[in-house]
Amino acid sequence: MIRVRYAPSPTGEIHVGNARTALFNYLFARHNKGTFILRLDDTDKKRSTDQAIRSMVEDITWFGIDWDEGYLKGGDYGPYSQSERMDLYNHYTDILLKEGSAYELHYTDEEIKNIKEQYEKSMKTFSYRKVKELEGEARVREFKEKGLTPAVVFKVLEDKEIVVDDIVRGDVHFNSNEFKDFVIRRSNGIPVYNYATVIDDALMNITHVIRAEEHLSNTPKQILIFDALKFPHPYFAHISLIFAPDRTKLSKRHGATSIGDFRRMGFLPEAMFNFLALLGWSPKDGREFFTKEELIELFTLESVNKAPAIFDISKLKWMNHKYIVELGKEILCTLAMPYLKEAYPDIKCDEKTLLLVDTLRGNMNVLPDIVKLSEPFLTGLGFPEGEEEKNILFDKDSIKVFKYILENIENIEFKEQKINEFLDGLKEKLGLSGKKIYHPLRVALFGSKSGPELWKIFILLGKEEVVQRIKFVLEQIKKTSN
RNA sequence: GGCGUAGUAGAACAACGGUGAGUUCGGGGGGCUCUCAAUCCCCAGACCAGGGUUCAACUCCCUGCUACGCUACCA
Repeated sequence: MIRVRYAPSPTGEIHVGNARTALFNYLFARHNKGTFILRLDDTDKKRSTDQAIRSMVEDITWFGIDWDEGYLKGGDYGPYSQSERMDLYNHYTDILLKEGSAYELHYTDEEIKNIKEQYEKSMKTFSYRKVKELEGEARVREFKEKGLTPAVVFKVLEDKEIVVDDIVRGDVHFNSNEFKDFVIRRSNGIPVYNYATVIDDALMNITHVIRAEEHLSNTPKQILIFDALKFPHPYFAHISLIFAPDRTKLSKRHGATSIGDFRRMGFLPEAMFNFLALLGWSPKDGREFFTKEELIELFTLESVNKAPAIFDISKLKWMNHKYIVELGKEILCTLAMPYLKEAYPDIKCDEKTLLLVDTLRGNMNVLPDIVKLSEPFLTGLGFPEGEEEKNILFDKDSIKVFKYILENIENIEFKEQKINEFLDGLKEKLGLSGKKIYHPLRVALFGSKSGPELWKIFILLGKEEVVQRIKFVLEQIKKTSN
């Protein structure tokens, strides 16, 4: 039975990199009919807030990931928050201490800092081992008398070959001489991440650890702990990092980085899900659009790419656009509502709004685009400001078109086909190219020469409004010409 | 500094010890007797560098370069 986990530390919003890690874990679990566990790495109590936990759960749920076991769900391997597992960590720390795989260090945080500095100044390499050797019994006694707790340091075996058998990277070799002893429990009694995570993964029977590449270098240390405690170690899969277009780690200064950011910007979860799945992974056949079910079906860790993936927001927008176009109009309208309400508090998803949304969707990349696009329909239209638009309106031929329409509009039935037939007929009747007809009309009715198809604009506006806008434009032209 | 990982067009991916190095986004141009969009067609653009191994290397090996990560009583 395959068991994987996503273990965020709830110190802020979910970064897209973490979301992608969660996604790969999720896809892997579902593909293999395994169990997906949500665990909270909240040992850092100061930075982990209830608010952050809530928003994390909200975001990950919005994103489309659900879990079988863990936080809020429970299960046989709880508790699922590290902050509630201190007894467990202490238990195993005691074992390590007893077996001599770890030792206590009787120095305060301050003292260690000073010693490190001294080593640095004299160009010597610092190690806990050396400090320990100089510790002396007096110091231990004094430490105890003062009621201070020692830090616990893990003793790294010498000259040990460690191979991380990584599913995406193959065998990665390390030698234990490359690293020095390291702290596993701080003097404040709280275990260090690298240690707690090993205990948790072992106790929760995690079979595959799928996580970001930045953890690869720490993996040999973790393996040493697994071995010292005689835990079997899981398979590892280190997936590449997500970079910004400047090839550095995607961070706040690049703008939107968290799932919450993208949600607020009006991206659809399905698009996000699809897009992130394709960051560092691709199916054999090179397809780009997948439902969640298809991704579950196709996903394998073996086809995960080793190179860092670059987050290209323009591709995300393109993909989001595709998803918006495919959405049912009722759903699209509901999703767009919050943005529309900001500009028009009284708006509802009634027939008119549905038509509006349905008409404009083809020009939307993200949900809030609807606000700008619908302006000509909801707040009316003044005379265009732009030079290009003005030039189009002032064209002699344009005036001919406007006049002809005003004379004949009574006879047009406001249906797609009828309107198009009528507009098409104009070319012959007036001897004008399509451009000469469509451009001025769109400017007069919509304010710009590009936008939705004209027949849609006609229907959306209704006969009366079409007449009024054309009349208005004609008046303005007359005024300016005189 | 040590260790690790990666390096195919601007971006995401693909294939292959012998190719015309393929697909998608983006860029440029054109068709679709209106724009944007969609769609179709065309164009530009890539195997990080240097050595080896081999009849043959983008592909295997080594070195270098570059980027990133780890090297914390951060996670």
